[in-house]
This record gives sequence, C-alpha cells and structure tokens, in this order.
Amino acid sequence: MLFTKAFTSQALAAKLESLVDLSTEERSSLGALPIRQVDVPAGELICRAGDQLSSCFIVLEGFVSLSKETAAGTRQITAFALPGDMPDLLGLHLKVANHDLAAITPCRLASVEHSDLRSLCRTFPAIAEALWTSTLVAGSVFEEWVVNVGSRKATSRLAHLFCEMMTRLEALGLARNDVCDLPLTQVHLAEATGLSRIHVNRSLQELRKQELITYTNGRLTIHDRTGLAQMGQFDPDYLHVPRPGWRT
Amino acid sequence: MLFTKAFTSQALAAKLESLVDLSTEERSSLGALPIRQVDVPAGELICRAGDQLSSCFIVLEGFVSLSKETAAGTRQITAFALPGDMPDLLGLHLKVANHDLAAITPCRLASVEHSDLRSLCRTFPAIAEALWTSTLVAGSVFEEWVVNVGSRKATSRLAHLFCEMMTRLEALGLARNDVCDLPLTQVHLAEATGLSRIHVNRSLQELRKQELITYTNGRLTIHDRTGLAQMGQFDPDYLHVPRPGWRT
DNA sequence: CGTCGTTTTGACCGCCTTCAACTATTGTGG
DNA sequence: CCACAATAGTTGAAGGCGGTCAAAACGACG
Repeated sequence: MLFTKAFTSQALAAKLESLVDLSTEERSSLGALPIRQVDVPAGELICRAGDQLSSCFIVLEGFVSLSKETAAGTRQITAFALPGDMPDLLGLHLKVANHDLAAITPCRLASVEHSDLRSLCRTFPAIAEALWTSTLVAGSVFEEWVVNVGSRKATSRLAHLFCEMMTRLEALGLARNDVCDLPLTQVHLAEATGLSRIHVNRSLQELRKQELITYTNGRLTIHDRTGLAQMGQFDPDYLHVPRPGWRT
Repeated sequence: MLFTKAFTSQALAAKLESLVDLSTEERSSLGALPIRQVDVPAGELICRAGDQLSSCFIVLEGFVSLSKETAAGTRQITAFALPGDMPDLLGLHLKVANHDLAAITPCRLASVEHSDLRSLCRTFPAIAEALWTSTLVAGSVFEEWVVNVGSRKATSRLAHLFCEMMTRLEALGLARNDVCDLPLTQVHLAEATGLSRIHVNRSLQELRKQELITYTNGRLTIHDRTGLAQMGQFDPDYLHVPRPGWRT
C-alpha cells in the first residue's frame, strides 16, 4: 500500500448530498476532514474480518469487494463498494470489521480516523444523519441480496446483479447509454451470486442468447433493460438512489 | 389491531443499554417516549414493502418476520425481529419500508412517531448512537444471511439459523440450558433458508439423527452446542451480543 | 514465446425441488 | 363429545438445476 496525505475528494460529499441537504459550512468541514490516502493494487486484501480498526475507509476510485470466508475455503461476496462508499463504516460503532475487504481493481482509498469522524458527527448532526442513512441503504442492499441468493434461479441472480450495478454506476455518472465498465471476472460473479464458476459461464451464455446483455472484457452492455429487469425481478427501490431510470 | 396508549417498556431500553452506556437522564427520557401500544394477532401483516410510514415499531413481545415477496408468489424471510428490536427503523431516514412485516406469534408492539424519535436523538446523541448501532447490527445480520443462503448446504443453513436464534434469545433471557421457544413452522424455516418445505423437513430429520437438536411444537433444544455450531459454521461475532457463550 | 489467469466445453452426478398422497395435530361448531 | 375442517408435518418417487471434475481454448503480459 502507498500512503499520501490529502483531503477528502468529492466522492464522499457527493454521496452524502444525495441523501441529505448539507449547508456550505457542513460541506466545507467535510472537505477539510483529514484523511490519509491509500493506494491498493488489484487483488490485494485491504482488511480482514475480525480486524480491530481505529479508522475507516472511503472508496475514492475503483471496485472493492466485501466478502466472508466459508469453511471450504470458498468466499461469499456480500456486496460491492463503489466510489463514495464506506465499506467498513460499521467499525465506527462496532469496533471490529465483520467482513474482508479486497481491491478488485487498483483502488484509491481515503482512510479517516474514527475520532475525527466522530467529532465531525457531533458538530454537524446532518452529517451524522447522512452517514447513518448510508449505512441503512447498505443494509437494505444486503437484505435484497438475501432475497437474490435465497430465492432466485441462476440467470435471475445474474440479471439482478447486473441491474443493481448498472443503476449504482449510473447514479455515480460511471455509466451511459446502458453501458458501463464492470471489471468483475466470472469468479467474482460466482462468489457474489452463490453459484459455481461454471454455471455462471453457462448462465451468461443464456443471457446473451436471449439478447439481454453483452458482457466481455469487464464491459457490460444492457440491450433490453425491461427484459433484464423482468428476468432479475429487479425493482430499484431498495437502492434508494434519486432517479433510477428503470420503468416498471 | 388493538391500540392502547402506554409508555415504552423495558425491552428497548435494555437493548440499547447493551450497545451503549446511558445516563439516568437518558434512560428516563427513553422511558417517557410517547408510544401507542399495538396488539397484533398471529399471522397478521403489520406493514408492507413500499408503505410510507410516519412512525416505527418496537417489538415488545412476540416474533416478527421481515420478508419480501418474490415473483412466483413465494416469500423470502430476510430476518426475524425479537423483543427490543425495531424492524423498520430504516424508515426513520428513508421514508419507505422495504420489506413486509408479519406477526409470527401474537405480538405486542409499540409504535413511535418518527418526529418524537428524531427529537429524542437530537437531544441525546448517545441514544442516536445506540439506535444507529442497532441498525448496524441488523445490517451485519443481513450480511451473514447472504453467506448462509448463498454458500451453505441445507443442514448447515438450518444449524446456523438455530445457533443464531438461540444466541439472540439467550441474550434476551428467553433461553436457558440450551432450550428455547422458537415458534417457527417448517414453512418459516424454509422461507428463511431459501429451501423447500420438504427439504427442510428432511434436513431436520438429519439434524435429529445426528443428535444435535430436537425441535418439536415450536420448542428448540440444542443437545450438542459445538457440534451444531460446526455444522452451521457458526461464529457469533456478527451478532455483536455481549457474551455469546459459544466456545470456538 | 511461454506462462498464468480467465473463459469455455463436455460428461457425470447429487442436492434439492416438485408433485402427490398420507398422517398427525389443532381448532371449531353442532 | 364428536365430526369436520384446517394447518402442520411426513413419506415416496421422479426429475431438474446446478455442482464437480477434467481438459481444452483463449487472452493478457512479461
């Protein structure tokens, strides 16, 4: 890892402002939050479940996976964190991380001391509320994933995941015209959907055959938005993004 | 439903005090929180996904399920709420419920206006922190459920669920000597684990055959704690209860 | 050009689902 | 107190979805 001193990027501020209104004072205090910038190469672990942390991360650039090890040595990915997300904000109040964090792509993170964050929350309740809300949304996404892996068939699970990622990336301005960079290998998809690598491959072929998507070289294109949403039983409400752009 | 005016029971206060230390003033303000008491008969819906609520519930007595409908008309249960839990606290900041709430047993609930709760949080930051923390724990449980339904086999899923419920009920003083009332039908278990009703039945027989549990008439007895924990790959950390009482 | 990770294909097998029927238990009204 | 209905649990048989194993094709990169 490579460390640099810096100040908070726009990523977090943008995220929080999508949840609550911030005054100029709050915005500038947020910008002045002292952070340590951290660069992590692709594939590297950022922290492990059980780690006791005195700071938490903000994703500035890149894709981060949240995962848990299972007995057989396999991983279950429980969520993906994108720029603006704080994948271990839970540690602010609970002290121990309860999942592994790994950089899927090369990532730029900001590390914020819990003490700094806590005093910021004390001074500006609106910021505390925004952070709280962001953890609620994260919880809501976990809950939807329970439904996804618990009750849908392989093609539906993948369709749902693609809809979710497209929606979130659009909200970040990282997708346009139903095209986005989604740098996940089929192994990542398998670990996120609770399927085997091989069955993911075959299910992707099925989605292609039905002309719903193309997905090559980490680039996802959705050809039939409503068709994919139907296949994945996708309803964007649980993501709580302002204007989802999916018609039911 | 049957409504009565009343004041907050000990259930919530006890729950919050397990998460943060409260001053006597905070404790009494919490007790003075105006609530409307609601009694719900077994099997009845409490609210639906998508409802816009101006108040939220505290479970005082009984078992509540959180669930989402899927396309085929089936349900996926995403969590169980026990006394002291606030299963739709999410609505405090996000306005819309994102799951159905249903009374599994006859339930006594307390309904608290969001405005009252919000002003209480504003006056006592420690209470806000405790509530925030409780939502973080709930999120942590969702995350573990993703792992459970995403990566474990039938018997493991059930074993894990039983370990979780036993741990939580113990923390509430509702279990003793590895015995607790767990008023869930096999259909509930199926909906919570993402299995079919029939396979739940057969997996339960397997757990009994291995002399890990008995489970009849809504009463769970764990005969082999470590064996069950191993089968379910259960590690109580994610529940964030003070003293779990499971040896690794 | 060889190496390593990723994707793809084929064959086989098993966990779990589905369908159908039967039993046990609980509750209700005559 | 019994008849009946309704709910919950159990058993059997058949079949499908997806897992596992093995190997080949493909692509990126040094």
